[in-house]
Amino acid sequence: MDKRGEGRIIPPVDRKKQVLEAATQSFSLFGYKATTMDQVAKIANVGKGTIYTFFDTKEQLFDEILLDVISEMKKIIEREVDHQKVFFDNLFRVLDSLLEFRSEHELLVKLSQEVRDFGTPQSQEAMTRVESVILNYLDKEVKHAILHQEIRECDSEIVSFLMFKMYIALTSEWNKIHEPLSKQQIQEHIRLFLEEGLAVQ
Amino acid sequence: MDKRGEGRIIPPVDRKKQVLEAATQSFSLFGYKATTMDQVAKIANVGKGTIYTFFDTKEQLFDEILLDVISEMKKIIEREVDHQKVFFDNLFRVLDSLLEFRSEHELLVKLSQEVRDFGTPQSQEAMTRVESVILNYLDKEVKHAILHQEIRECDSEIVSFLMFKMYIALTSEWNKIHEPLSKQQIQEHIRLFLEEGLAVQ
Amino acid sequence: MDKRGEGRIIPPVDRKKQVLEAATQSFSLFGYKATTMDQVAKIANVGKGTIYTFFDTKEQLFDEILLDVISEMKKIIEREVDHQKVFFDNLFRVLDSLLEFRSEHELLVKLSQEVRDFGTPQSQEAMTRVESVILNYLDKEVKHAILHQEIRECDSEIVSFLMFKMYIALTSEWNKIHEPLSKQQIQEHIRLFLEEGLAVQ
Amino acid sequence: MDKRGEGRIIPPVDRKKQVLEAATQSFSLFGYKATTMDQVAKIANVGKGTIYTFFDTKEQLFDEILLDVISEMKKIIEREVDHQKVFFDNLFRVLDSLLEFRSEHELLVKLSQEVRDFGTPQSQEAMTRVESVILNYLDKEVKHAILHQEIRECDSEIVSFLMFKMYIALTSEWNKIHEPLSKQQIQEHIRLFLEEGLAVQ
DNA sequence: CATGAATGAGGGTTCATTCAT
DNA sequence: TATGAATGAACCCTCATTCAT
Repeated sequence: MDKRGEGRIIPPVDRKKQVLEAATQSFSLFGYKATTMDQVAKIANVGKGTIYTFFDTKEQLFDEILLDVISEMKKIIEREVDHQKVFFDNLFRVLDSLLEFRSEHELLVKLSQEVRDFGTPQSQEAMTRVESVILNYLDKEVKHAILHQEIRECDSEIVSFLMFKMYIALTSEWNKIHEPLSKQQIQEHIRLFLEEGLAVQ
Repeated sequence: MDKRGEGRIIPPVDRKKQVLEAATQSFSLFGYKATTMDQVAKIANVGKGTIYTFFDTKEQLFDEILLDVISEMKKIIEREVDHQKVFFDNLFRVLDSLLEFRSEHELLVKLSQEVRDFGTPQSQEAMTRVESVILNYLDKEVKHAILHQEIRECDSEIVSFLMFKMYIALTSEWNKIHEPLSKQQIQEHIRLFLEEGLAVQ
Repeated sequence: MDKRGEGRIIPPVDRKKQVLEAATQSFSLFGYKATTMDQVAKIANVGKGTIYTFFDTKEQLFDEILLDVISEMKKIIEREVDHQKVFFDNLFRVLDSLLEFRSEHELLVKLSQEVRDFGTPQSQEAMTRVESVILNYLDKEVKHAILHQEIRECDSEIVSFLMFKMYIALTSEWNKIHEPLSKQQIQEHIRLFLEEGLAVQ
Repeated sequence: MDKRGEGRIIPPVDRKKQVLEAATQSFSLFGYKATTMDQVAKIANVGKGTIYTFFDTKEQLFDEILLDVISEMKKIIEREVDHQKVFFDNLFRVLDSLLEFRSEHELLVKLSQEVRDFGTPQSQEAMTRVESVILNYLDKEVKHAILHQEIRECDSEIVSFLMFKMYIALTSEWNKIHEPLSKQQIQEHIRLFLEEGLAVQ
């Protein structure tokens, strides 16, 4: 009867986690607008009001999910990058690890567009912040690679942007009309475009 | 009293065009769902009911805009492609012409994502049709180029998809956080990724 | 070129009549609310604005049609009633003549209910006026018949009302779920209820 | 604090009942189309959205009210009819009980016409169902009475229809222009028309 | 005078958010 | 604290009426 009694048999349910997971799932599946708070509550198996004890608004709920995704990406990147190694080496190793979280990244992509369409300025700003983290890392790495003459002279910001978009296209956008690509296929095509170019040598 | 008389005073307002332009602008700026018919009416400077004299539903209005964009693209492609010339030649010539209509293509991109999230099956089908036109052309050209050994062996469908996404990224998505790129910049980066690759030779 | 010229070949179209006929048809077929001015204009083969040169509002158009119906009824009654003859004789003769205009009376019935539901006070008052004309006549006749001991003592107003409703039921309301009754069937049932009663003698 | 404590202060409001009553009132007073959900909400003293927690659409709200009315009628009929007794005996006993629910029956009548004019096919089907229940009962009874030679030979379906319409006319339609009739008056007139006939014997 | 394109008030419905329990 | 019934602003669409031509 006393949930806080010693030896509590039933571990208290982490309602916030339930909500976050349900929301992630629903946003991922149906998009931002099409996800109703009722739906999230039902999936999370909590009362609708409960959501509002953790998050002030639907938008804030969305933002927190987004931040989670990006912080995971950041951790991966920091773990995998080793400046002793060459650019493409790092790139493909990071890519490899990132692809483990593909499904979550899919969400990020799916929503980034939508948030721009619907979100309040706050939300849009949040989204921009998220992308910046990734783009900033890429930019830094690209600049470093140019400096060490590992890749051609180029506008590092644009190149970073294209690299990011390419990753997004292969891991997420492609799936909307086709079977998902294998990890292998994704890596090969990244290599084809980024490293070698299409033209026969 | 005679409208065709010399010095025609007030040119008659083309309300349908006004509506189409207003809708294009609003869809482009705020997305599909976030664009209300009230808003379109206000921007177009017409009564809300007026819109419904030209278009049965909001969705139909959207579809018509989309179809306009795609038919323009198609015309450009058909005009510019010349199989006597080599792949990259054609590619950059088409690209060059397409870039003239950049702002309209921006709309297309912006909406493609959203439509998938929200649209009715009809709308989604419309969007898929739009993209197919482009992707089909690209696929055909890529296959042709592989056959003539102008580009490396590769999965033409995936490569086409990436080419398309790259175009979209450079002409539209980039603008959300930066100043639009110049025609030159766009072409250079397409060349960098598609033709040469990033790696120093 | 001069429509009023002598020997005008093409008789000028009576637009008002066209409108009245079209409106009668549409009201009759679809009811008051479901009849749009667009529809009336189309059926009448005139511009929508033209209707408003004859009638200030949709309601006024409806009222005029109603008045036409009632004035026809009135004429019939006045022509057929002959106080030299007995009550039931007059009743069936009037009935017989009224049934010639059944289709128009159907309209009246159909609308009477609806007008009460939707109409402005003015419209409702118009409808009441229409019914009063008939009910007043019936009341007068019933009273006369009671006085001459042709029918039983009864509340003439209620009896008149029931007679009217019975006529309406047989000529109009029945048709909504069944094949229309023949003139004969209608007369027989009026006789059954009004003259003889159902009970076996 | 304890709702079940003695002297329960505020009885909990049954919002669904409030809505049903408000809707019944408004439908009854203004008809189906002229009743807006805003109005129902205002009369029921609830938010507009509240209605939609109980009923999916305006039509469903209407249907539920209708079904309630008809199921009440059915119960009465089943309770009062006793085939040991003669036709007119049963008729007047059922009538007597039905008249207790006069105000609800008024609604039914008022709407039956309108629904035919405006309703969706579903609604119309609902209305037909309602009337069928009554007409079927009447038809069966009339047939039975003819067989037992309690009433004259006649088309039982038409006679049933007229009986129904007469009931409607006396309990509902009369009230639109006059003071409601007393139970007594209604019964007397039913007897006059159905049993005895108007003609002096 | 005849026209029909233009209008905008008003309708049913959805859903993020609140708050009494 | 957790709940979900209640809320109402905001959406898309209809149609009687107006008015420039």
